Amino acid sequence: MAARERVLQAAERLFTERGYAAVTLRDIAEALGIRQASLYYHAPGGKEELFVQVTERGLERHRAGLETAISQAGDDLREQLRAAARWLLSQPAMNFARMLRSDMPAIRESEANRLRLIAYQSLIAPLEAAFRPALLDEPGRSSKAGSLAGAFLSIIEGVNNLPESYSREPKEALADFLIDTWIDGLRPRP
Amino acid sequence: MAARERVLQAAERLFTERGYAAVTLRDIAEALGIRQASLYYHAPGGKEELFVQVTERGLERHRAGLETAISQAGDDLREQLRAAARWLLSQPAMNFARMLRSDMPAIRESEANRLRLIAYQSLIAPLEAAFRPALLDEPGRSSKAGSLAGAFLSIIEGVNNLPESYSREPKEALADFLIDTWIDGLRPRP
DNA sequence: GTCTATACACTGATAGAC
DNA sequence: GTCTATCAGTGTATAGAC
Repeated sequence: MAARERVLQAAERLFTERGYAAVTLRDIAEALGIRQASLYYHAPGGKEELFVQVTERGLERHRAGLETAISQAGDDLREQLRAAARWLLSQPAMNFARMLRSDMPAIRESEANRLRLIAYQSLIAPLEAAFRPALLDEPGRSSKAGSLAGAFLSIIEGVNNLPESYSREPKEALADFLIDTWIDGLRPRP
Repeated sequence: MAARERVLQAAERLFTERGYAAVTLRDIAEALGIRQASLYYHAPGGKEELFVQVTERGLERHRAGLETAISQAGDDLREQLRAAARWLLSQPAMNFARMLRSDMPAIRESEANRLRLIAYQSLIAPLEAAFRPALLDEPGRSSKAGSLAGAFLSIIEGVNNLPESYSREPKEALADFLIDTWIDGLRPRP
């Protein structure tokens, strides 16, 4: 089963880097040093099956990683967000927005809907649960927690997308700075 | 010149929706009710020229829109960000991250570098200038203003990417909420 | 598990008529 | 400005040998 694992890893790397449409089966095969037709041994369903499997795996890994990071960070929201950011930055950026807008419409609708649900449960839900206690006094806090979770994800994904050359500082420091300004506020406190 | 304008608009809509790789010249032609070969009258350079032209146009439009919105909003950062958000939400989401990571690598490097520069000047620079005064006391405030600008863009683009069905509230209200929590801070003030 | 060979649709692009 | 016709190249996918 080591061969199958290699295939999935190569496919995941390319799909997350360039997106569904921009990756060909020949690209994946070439990265593995095998022929394109050989991929059908591991994924009889072809390109779409490969993409769905790899995406589902990646999302599940994110769910586990985020839940562990948050639960081990204690009760403080700032520490929870830092831990979540560190997890996200340790992984190749999933480009959630591209996934939803460009990749999903290119595959069968039933599979797209399944993946959309898993994406919510894996990326949004764990963060939403972390934000909710901070909004105790707010009305409609549940939907607001979801919005904050989405915004947090957008920010960290943006940081993760930056080229290595962008800053001499590590990405983690940038993420921490953004988390701090978000929790403490940009406006100087009186 | 009306025909050329129609071509560019159709191409822009499709490219921003699906990305470079997922759009074919036949898709664009079909949207216009003409044949694929006819596109070469308007863009002799083919698909790449079409993409570069519409992307450049779109970025320039964003620069003008953002600069106008921010300068007309007065001196208050909150109002400036709200105005910038309203402008961004009035336009189809450019999916900046996908553009950089998936689309740019697919075209000639010289063109990609040109577009990257224009993207910075059009999207980041105007917001960076708005953030800078709010960081007067910070060390290294210039680079931090750039990071805040990038984070702001990620957030608003995330909001703009949401499906219409996501919330009964308009996207503008969600953006305002996120701007408020960002400026005032999530932690309740003492 | 991986290969070769091949089918077949689609893609970007060019030439030339109207 | 748009068309038809056509091409070479590339894309996914299948069949069957090793």
